[in-house]
Amino acid sequence: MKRELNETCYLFFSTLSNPTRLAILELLRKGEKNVTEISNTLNQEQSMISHNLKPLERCGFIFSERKKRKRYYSLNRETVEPIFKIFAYHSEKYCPEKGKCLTTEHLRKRRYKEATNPMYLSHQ
Amino acid sequence: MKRELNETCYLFFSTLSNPTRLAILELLRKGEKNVTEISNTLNQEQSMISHNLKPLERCGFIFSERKKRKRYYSLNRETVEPIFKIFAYHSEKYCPEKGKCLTTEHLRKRRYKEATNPMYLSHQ
DNA sequence: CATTCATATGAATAATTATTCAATTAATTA
DNA sequence: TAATTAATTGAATAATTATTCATATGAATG
Repeated sequence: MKRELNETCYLFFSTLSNPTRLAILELLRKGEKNVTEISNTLNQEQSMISHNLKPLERCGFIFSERKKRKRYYSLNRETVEPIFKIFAYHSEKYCPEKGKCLTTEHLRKRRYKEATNPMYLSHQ
Repeated sequence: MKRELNETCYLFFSTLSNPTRLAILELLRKGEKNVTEISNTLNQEQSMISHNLKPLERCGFIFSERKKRKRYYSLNRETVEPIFKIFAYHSEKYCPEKGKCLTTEHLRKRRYKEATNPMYLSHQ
């Protein structure tokens, strides 16, 4: 049981440690969107978006509902918002440079360079 | 600024999405430990532990203090505990099988098999 | 029921991240 | 200050994860 909870944590964090998925969550804060809309807004391949929606949904961070031909995804605000709140608090208090513990080489990381520009914590 | 917060979130989550680092956090809940103690307890190479302590400290999840020859690491309880609390809540409420959204193939993941057996959420 | 639109899936490849091993630094103490 | 203990670093390799492309599925509509 405890073991399971720990494995779940690992799954949660690995699901969230991806710029595309974080960008999806941020986008969904504005309201529900279908796959094509997400794909167009984030300017990423549709299949890539689908691949990334799956783990988000499996973890319960988003929900989905089919409407006619389209499938709409929406944010699980109840827990996702608090998750980002606590990280924002942590970041402000414990990361020296207001909101970043990042060193220069991290900011340069290739992996990040194409991710869109979400802003989880913009209104808090 | 918003961009920076987002990148910070990515750094936070990728730091937490690793079984060894999660195991270290769990171990440090019991109190501060030096590198050798962590290494022995988790039964992992000392250099691997060092490599993993670094990102945890850079993110402010742990602190360190040198005492004579040894360097002691301690948990940033103030924010780390609430982080796991919210995930525990989320997991109970939104992950069908009490504490796991995991499918069978995930439980089998190789990457997890050697990680020790921490239990973040055991007393909550 | 063939076509179109919308999304999902699988498998190959690309990219990232983890682990290991050897070497180095750093702080004590004999 | 040489030797010992403790921890870190770097670079090579191993392992994992992401992305892409082609194809498949599924639902609606002419």
